[in-house]
Amino acid sequence: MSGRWGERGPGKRWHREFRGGGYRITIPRQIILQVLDESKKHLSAEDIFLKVHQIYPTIGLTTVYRTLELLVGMGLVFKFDFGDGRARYELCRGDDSSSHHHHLVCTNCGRIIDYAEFIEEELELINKTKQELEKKYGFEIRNHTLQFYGLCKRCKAIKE
Amino acid sequence: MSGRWGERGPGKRWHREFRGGGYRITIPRQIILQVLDESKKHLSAEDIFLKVHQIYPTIGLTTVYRTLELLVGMGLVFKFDFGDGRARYELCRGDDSSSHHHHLVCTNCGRIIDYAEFIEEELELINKTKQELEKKYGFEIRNHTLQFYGLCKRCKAIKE
DNA sequence: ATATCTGCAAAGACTTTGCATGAGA
DNA sequence: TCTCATGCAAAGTCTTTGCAGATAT
Repeated sequence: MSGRWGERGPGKRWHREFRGGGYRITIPRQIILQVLDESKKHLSAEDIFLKVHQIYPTIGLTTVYRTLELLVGMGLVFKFDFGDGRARYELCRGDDSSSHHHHLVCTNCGRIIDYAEFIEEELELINKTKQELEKKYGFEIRNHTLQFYGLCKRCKAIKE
Repeated sequence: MSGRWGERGPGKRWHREFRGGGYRITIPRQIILQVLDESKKHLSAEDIFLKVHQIYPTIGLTTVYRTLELLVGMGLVFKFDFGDGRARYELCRGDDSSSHHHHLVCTNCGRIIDYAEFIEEELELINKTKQELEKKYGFEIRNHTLQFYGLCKRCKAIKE
């Protein structure tokens, strides 16, 4: 892996963010971040737990939850809800439009497609909206989600 | 109340949709729709249950959940998730931009603000995106959500 | 040294399911 | 009449909490 989170470069960047917050850099945390970095997809806590478990079997599910909560709170990880009762997590890879994407959720089978169409235009509108909302409501907006719901190709075909 | 769901007009419109689907028009269902119609806000299942309970005390929470599932499936109700572990429900009031709105969620206290800034522009972009995604992925898109997360005025002040 | 972190087990919160009874068409 | 819907209780899922032992700095 080679992004913001990779092993290479001038030390792991998140180390600084951890230290600044008074958080310790522990093996479970390193492995959880590694798993998030290696997987481009919206993983559930259990998905992450299973992958982490393969690397370091003594790490428990509780630690996964607690670490994710921490990372979400620090703004390093996004938490999504696709309506199936379990949260999904994804590493933030910066604000540039190249990494920006959203989700298309099949309400029938749960399939999720990442998309990034019209991201430039979207970011423009989002930024405008964001500024307006910050001014109007005094909110400090940190992120946003945009999701489309419907039937995927396969489910649509079955229903017809 | 006077909208699409009101008592007035040429009969309750949703009756037709129910009959068409082979669903029965029962007292619990009528009351749940009434409660949704009278409240403009994203209610949790329990919120709805409590209001329904005041009108007709024998209706149970299970029925509320089952009815909401039905209504969401029929596309008459939106289900939202604001990240606090409980789903919220809101009556669909048509696709016109006058009723279209989104949510601003405080990740600290859970406060939710409805907003409708730049809705016209948004719908334009959404429609364009929607068409592109339907063509590209074969999805039949039925709706979308756009949510901003951050700190509300009060929480921002406290944290400073 | 010492405050933070972890794993386990148990608890908690929300939602769904099984089943006999009741009700709409 | 004959399905479909309801209510209760129980079960199911995902997530959080309490606590003693382990760990990072």
